[in-house]
Formats: sequence, structure tokens, C-alpha cells
Amino acid sequence: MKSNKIEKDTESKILEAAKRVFVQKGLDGARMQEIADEARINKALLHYYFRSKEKLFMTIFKVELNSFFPRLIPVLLSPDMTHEQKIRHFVEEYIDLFLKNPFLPAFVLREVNRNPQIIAQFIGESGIDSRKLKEVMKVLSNEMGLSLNEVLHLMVTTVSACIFPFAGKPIIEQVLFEGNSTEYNQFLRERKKFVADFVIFSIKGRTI
Amino acid sequence: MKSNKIEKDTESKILEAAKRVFVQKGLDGARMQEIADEARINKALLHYYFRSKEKLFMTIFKVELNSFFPRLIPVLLSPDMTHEQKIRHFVEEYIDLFLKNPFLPAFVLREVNRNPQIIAQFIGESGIDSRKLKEVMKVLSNEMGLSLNEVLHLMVTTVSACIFPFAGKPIIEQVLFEGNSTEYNQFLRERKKFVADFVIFSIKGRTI
DNA sequence: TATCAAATTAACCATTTGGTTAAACTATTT
DNA sequence: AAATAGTTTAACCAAATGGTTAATTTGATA
Repeated sequence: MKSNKIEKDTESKILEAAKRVFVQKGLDGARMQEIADEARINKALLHYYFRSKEKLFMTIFKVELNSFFPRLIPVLLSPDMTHEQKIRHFVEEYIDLFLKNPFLPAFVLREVNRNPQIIAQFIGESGIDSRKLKEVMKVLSNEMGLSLNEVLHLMVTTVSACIFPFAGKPIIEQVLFEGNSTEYNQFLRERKKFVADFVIFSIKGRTI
Repeated sequence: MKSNKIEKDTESKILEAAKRVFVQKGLDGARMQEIADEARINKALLHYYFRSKEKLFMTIFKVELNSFFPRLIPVLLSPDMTHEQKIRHFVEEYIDLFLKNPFLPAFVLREVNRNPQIIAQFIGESGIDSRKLKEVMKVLSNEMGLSLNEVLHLMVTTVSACIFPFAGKPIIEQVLFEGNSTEYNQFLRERKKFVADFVIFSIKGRTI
């Protein structure tokens, strides 16, 4: 048996290459040869480590979907924070995640629309727990003085405001900043504060 | 020459079939044979009308991108409406568009991320005019008492809140409604009122 | 109704692509 | 150092795929 070091190295070289290619091109657009080239190995070695393109893709997708759902539920349930603090924390963490992985939103949306079942398939392993989520909604509902349904919409709106500027980068960059990527990136950095403010102001404006 | 009726019929049969297939599967996932089958014609006929897959795709994409940007600028510039009325009008029209074309957001986002240049390529024909857009922003900035930059973020947030629930359908339906599509559709129908309220409340809450 | 151009099709082609195989290589064990 | 088991590669394969060609059909026109 080869030393574990080299063994693991090849596998992670493959995983890193596959991530880059799949995230950028999607399952349909990716080529096994390109992944092999990117990892600087023979194509047959891909099939030696991961039996098929599908299997390799699923391995990558599972990891990416997992990071797409941030581990923020405990914070949202914390009794030591106001709902304003919770909103700020959530928005900042979520946007930071996408600033570090700018292509994650477009990738997940693309693949999830290509094969909607894939989301049900991995729901268990994705760090999302429906029960906990409902608990969060109840807590927020009490804290904010809104109905459960209003909290649901509020959550979706908040998540939308975080995700869309990344998923729609080519549109926003071109239409709003005439292709100037510096301005677009500046805009993204401002987002954390703006989105949190926006949501908090909306709750205030509603309850007046 | 054959009668115009039949000629046009075949071409539109192709366009309708191509739209269905491309919107669902994207450029990479679509197959010319499938489009031919869907249109109930021979595959060679596709190439007779549209020389290549790329050309056929571009024809479809241009149309879809065009409908993705609604013609709402005149309304937003109208001096006879309050900014609240404008927001309500915009949100209602935009969400209605997606209720009629639920796969449009995912399609546009997918293709625009696959090939970011495509958006610059069609910006002229897409019914979007940067100059007019800036005019809208100035008008809204005055009406709402917000800075230009705040209006920019506000616009992106509003658009996000309209688009994401459609682009992220598989995620929302599964995570928030455990796969119950009736509940998901109910949620979508409520959105028009909620999003408009949300934005308007936020402006109110901010200026207090 | 003979002619002609456009529309349509069946058969075919070249390339790409995911996947396989058998041989070669490497490191560990005896 | 011979045997062994895991790793890596070059060469290959079958199916799929976008695209082409040559022949046939269709319908209008003279």
C-alpha cells in the first residue's frame, strides 16, 4: 500500500479540481477530461477513485450544498440576543460566506433546478432540520410580534437579498455598473449593512 | 414557395419546442434530437431553419432575456404616482410575470452564469436602458428621501425578493414546505402583497 | 400538367465523451 | 530480493451528439 499521504493527496487533488470545474460549468457543462487535466492526472484515475461522473458530482454537490446552508440555527434560538442582533448576525455571516464562495449560489441554484429531487435526496445531510427551523420561526414570531406566515416571508426575503446579488452577478454587474467589477464588488461589501438595516427598518415600519 | 402559413408554422413549432427544452435543460443539457422530437419534425430541419444549436439557442435566449426585464420604467417615472404606488405596481407586475413564466428566472440565471458575456451582448436588445434607469433612480431618490446608493440597494433587494422565490423553487418547496407544492404556490401568491409591504415598511422605518 | 424552388426526410459522418482494460509502476511486506 | 497489493497510465471502445448530404416531397406558377 502506498503511504497515506500520497493516497490522500490524489483524492483531494481530484476533489479540488472537480469542485472548480463542476461549480463553474455544472454537471452538464463539465468534462471528465477537463477535471483530469485540472488535477494533472490521467482520466482513468478519476474513475478509479470515483466510479462515474455522476458519483464524483454527487460527492462535490453534497459538500457544496452543505456549506450553502449555514449553521446559524443555534444563534437564532439564543435567548441572549435581540431579534435585531440575530438579523445582523445572520446577514453578516451569510453574505461573508458568499464573499468567500461567490459562485456557490449560482451553482446550487443551477443544479437544483436541473434535478429538483436532488434537494430532497440530501436534505438530511445538508445541516438543515425542519423541526429546528420551525422552532426558530416560532421564537422570531414572538420576538418580533409577527405572524408565523409573516416570519416565513421575512426569512425568504432576507435570504433572497443575500443570495441574489451573487447568483445574478453578471446581470447586476453589467446592468447596474456597466461591467465595472470594482464597483460591483464595492456594492457587495456594502450589502451586509444595507440588508440588515433594510430588514430591521421594515419590522420597525410595520409595527408602527 | 410554400404558403407562408405552413412556413411560419414550422418555424414557430421549432421555436416553441426549443423554448421548452432550452428553458428546462439549458444549452448544455438540451439535445437537438429532443427539440426535433418535441416539435415533431426531422432533426435536419432544425439546422435548415437555424444553422446551429448555438444560433437556435441565441434566438430563444434573446426573447427570454427580453421578457425578463419588464417594461416598467415609464411607470416608475410617472409624476402622477407616489413612490408607494410605484413600488406596489412594480412588484405586482414582476411577480405576475414569473407566476406566468415560473422557469424564467432559473433559466436566465443559469445561462448568464454559464456565459457572462452573453448579457453584455444583448443589453441593447433587452429593453434595458442604463440612462433611463439612472433617471429612475434619481427620481426615486428624491421622492423617498434616500441617497442614490440607498436606492440602488433598495432596488436590488426588491428585485431579489421577487426573483429568488422562483429561482430557488426546489429549495424553498422542499425546505420550507416539505415538498408540498400546494403550500409553495400559496406562498408565491401571497408574495405580491408581502414584498410590496415589506419594502414600503422599510422605507417608513428608515425615515423615522 | 410540366417545371421549379422551397421544405422535409432518411441515412450518414466526424467528433466528443464517459467509461474500460490491460499493462506498467510503486511501495510495502516477507 | 521476490512477492504482493495498491496506484497510475496509455490505448481503446461504444454510445451519443451536432451537423451534413443527397434524395424526395410539396405546392405554387407558368
